[in-house]
Amino acid sequence: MSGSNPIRVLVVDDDPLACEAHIAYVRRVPGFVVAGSASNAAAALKFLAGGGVDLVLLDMNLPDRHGLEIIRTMKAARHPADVIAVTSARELETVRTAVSQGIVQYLLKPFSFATLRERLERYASYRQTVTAPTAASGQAEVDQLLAGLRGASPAAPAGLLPQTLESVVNLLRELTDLSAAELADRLGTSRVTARRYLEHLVDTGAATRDHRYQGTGRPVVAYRWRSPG
Amino acid sequence: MSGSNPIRVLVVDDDPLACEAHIAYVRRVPGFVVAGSASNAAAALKFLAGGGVDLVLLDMNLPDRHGLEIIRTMKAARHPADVIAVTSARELETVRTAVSQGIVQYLLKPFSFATLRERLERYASYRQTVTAPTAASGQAEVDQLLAGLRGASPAAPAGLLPQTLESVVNLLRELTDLSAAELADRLGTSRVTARRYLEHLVDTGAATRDHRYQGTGRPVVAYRWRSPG
DNA sequence: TGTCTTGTGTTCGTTTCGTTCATCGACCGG
DNA sequence: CCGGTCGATGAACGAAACGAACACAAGACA
Repeated sequence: MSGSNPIRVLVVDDDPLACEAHIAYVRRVPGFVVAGSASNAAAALKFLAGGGVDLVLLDMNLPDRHGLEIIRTMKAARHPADVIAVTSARELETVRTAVSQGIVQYLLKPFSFATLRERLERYASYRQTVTAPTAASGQAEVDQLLAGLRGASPAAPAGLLPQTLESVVNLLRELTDLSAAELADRLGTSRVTARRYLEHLVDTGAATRDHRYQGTGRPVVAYRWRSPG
Repeated sequence: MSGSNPIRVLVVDDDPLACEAHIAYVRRVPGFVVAGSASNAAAALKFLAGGGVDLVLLDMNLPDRHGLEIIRTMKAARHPADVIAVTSARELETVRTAVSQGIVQYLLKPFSFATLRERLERYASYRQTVTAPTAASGQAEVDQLLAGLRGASPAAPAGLLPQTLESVVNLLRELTDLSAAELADRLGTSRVTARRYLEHLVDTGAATRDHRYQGTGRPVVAYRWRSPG
């Protein structure tokens, strides 16, 4: 553990804010150091050519070339660094191509620090096993290795279910201006529960509250996803 | 399901006996057809250039070139076929490189028909989801996709009985949407034990977790065998 | 100002979850 | 034949997540 070298990470993102955020995140995870950053494909490839990178946190949407192209170039050049794809693109086709090119993780933006840390730690564990000069004892060990690299997300809010929270986020993104009662209807839960999740999103700054006047009775509280980014 | 085209497989192995055996195996799995076979790297690449291949069952030890080289050449040429690495090489370094090049599975020789079938079925499920022109609803869906592709074989129990596990798998396949309590009832075990087996299946990517809101009280956790549609 | 109408916010009981720990049997060396 | 270790199990016990119910809030309208 303490004897192994830190994993050197290159952060690539064209949005300066996101780039800084990711750098700060990586710095907070023990065992990882930020080797550098780049805001476009050309700079990223140039930095990679200089060596000293073990892992790339790679945004797919870059101004000059698509992230998938960078991966292809890297692999063709036998560059040994692994790649975690970071993107807001939800097209499954992109996921498929990225997997086919050998990415070790696929992270959807925006993600929390907890999520990134968990993925980095998984990768560190995988890397430590796999770089040892030993042989696998059998199929089971190989399976375990790959499964550990690609496990599910134990994202942990408080008092609510992670999966339901994600459904709420998706609905909020899709339909702007959602009231607690409407969400309850679409979710199959009670209004109380729907409200709990929405308030959580407001608390964490992911959503905003608003009022909708409808001519009669008490106004409805409408929730909105905060800026598509 | 029935409307989708079969997945065309190229079998590559220099040992004629093993090659024939793998061909016979693939033929026995519904939804897959053998597009051709090759006994060396040159023949494999030539066949691939002709198109009509979705998946390559690729032995790593070939007389002319190493399997990893074939994968690199394929990916550099943007060949869309996916690769399942088949090898008797247990060096973890080879595993790591192969994963880095984007293989979808890593199978150690010799393997049983049941093992290959299970991996092929996982790949078919992954492929069906990923080739649909839809977008992922969130990180959880992406994670489940990757976990299902790379998960360990469910037949690798740790702290549980293979026999019981098989019963659980059968029940889960038969009845979609099973809760831990329901399984416990049908199995004659306690809820705790039933839950242990179901969680194991989720860990290995063979099943997925879902929540069922039932009008009152805490929602129940519903488990599903993967590939619902 | 008072009333009506609609929706909000919170309390509290209900149902299920997830975990801990003792138990029971199987296997094993002596 | 006996004591010991190990592996799988389930009873029991907080804690978690939900929704029915209810009191109150906020606007419209007279």
